[in-house]
Amino acid sequence: MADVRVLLVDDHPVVRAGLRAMLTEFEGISIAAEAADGKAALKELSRLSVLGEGVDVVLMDLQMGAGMDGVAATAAIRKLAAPPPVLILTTYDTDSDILSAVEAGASGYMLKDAPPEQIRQAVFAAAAGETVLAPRAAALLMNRITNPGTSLTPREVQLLELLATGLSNRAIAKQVFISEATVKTHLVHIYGKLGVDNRTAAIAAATRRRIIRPPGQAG
Amino acid sequence: MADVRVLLVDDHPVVRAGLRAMLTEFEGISIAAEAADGKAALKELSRLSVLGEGVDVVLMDLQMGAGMDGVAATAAIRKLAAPPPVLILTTYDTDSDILSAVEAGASGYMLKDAPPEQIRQAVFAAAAGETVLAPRAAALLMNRITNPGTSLTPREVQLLELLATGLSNRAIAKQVFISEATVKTHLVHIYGKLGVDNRTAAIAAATRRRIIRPPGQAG
DNA sequence: CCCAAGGTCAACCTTTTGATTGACCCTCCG
DNA sequence: CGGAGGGTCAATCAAAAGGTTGACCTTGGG
Repeated sequence: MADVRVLLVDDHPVVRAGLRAMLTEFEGISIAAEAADGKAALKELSRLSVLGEGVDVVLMDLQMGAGMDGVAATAAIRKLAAPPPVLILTTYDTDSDILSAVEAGASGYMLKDAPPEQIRQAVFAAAAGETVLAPRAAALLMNRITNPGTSLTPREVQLLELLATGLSNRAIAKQVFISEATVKTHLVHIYGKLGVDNRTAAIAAATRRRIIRPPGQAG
Repeated sequence: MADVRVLLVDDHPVVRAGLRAMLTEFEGISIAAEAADGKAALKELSRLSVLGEGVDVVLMDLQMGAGMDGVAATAAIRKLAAPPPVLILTTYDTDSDILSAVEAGASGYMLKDAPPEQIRQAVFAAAAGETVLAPRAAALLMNRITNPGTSLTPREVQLLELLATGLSNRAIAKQVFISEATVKTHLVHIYGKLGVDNRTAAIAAATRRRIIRPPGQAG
């Protein structure tokens, strides 16, 4: 049987080199190409496709400094004609990382600090069309199904974003044309759902779970 | 001339593999040993020293999940009899990271997403006793000298970091063993220097200016 | 059709923050 | 030696945020 052909997508040259070295040592895996961000990954896929050289698995990092990030790239790849499975290989295992990856159509979620043998198995599993999840990812998805009521509404996320810019309750109220009382009501709900009791903790929690972008970030 | 002997310190197997692969491809560089955290790095240094095998450069990550972190390890290495230069190679370039690394005695600060050629040059420069800084690190230190009045003190940055985790004034006070009154004093100074008038705005401003890392980011 | 859920608002009270002033102690440096 | 800057603390007042209760309106799905 031919090698499993992998496309590496990671913005860190160092990490790409590490994965390349690690994977090529395994029997049955070869690196088809590498890309530093989502746009480059799509370009590589189409380039390889016209050459008739398929890609069996895309190994994708989620956090990428510049260019299209991992979630957007995964979604874009899933819209291709014959999309290869996308296996997320990233550093963090926060709720929102996992959820947005799964929602974008990833067929697996692994952590970079997993033992090489586990990464090898995950690549083969993904290539075979199976779903492979890190323990925390699996647990999170189970939990989502058993008790779904804890997610923030769009309105709450909107206020959270304004909160993170440093606005006072009054300023937020003016911004979205509601009363300060309503802002407080929303905030109380938000604190409850996030399990915190003040605005800075809410920002920290929401940022960690990637519900919102870090304060002062473009977007 | 003999190879530059490098000690890799990073908690990530993938990253270590990447650096090993990348550096050994270069003429004149060889890997003396690897370590997954600060304690292991010190052990490796003493082990190599009794074998009479010197280390010319320590390549050190700052963020390491468990064990002694990069700053503490750097400080510990600088206290050795004949300390090798420590070149920081990390993911983040916030003021706080850069300053604490430099204060700990690092002789260089590079980012992991730097091109391989730059990393190679940095290793040789550090081995030759030179100081090598990423652009943002250099700019920060220059700025320190040209206008010192407007910059935050280390203490203020420390409180800012705790602030960003969502702690109350009282909780911050307990954390650093000072009174709540002193925390307030510091915060007033911080607000003045950042040009804001509340804690959430301070977090947003400090994050935007990269004085601190985004809330909830691994450190 | 009705109810659940989301969004809106008010009144009230407690706690936390923010602002000001003034003070004491260090250390570094001219 | 003497000041400047940094760190520490207290007291006080004003402002903002946090928590609770209850209410009204709209909309979508059982």
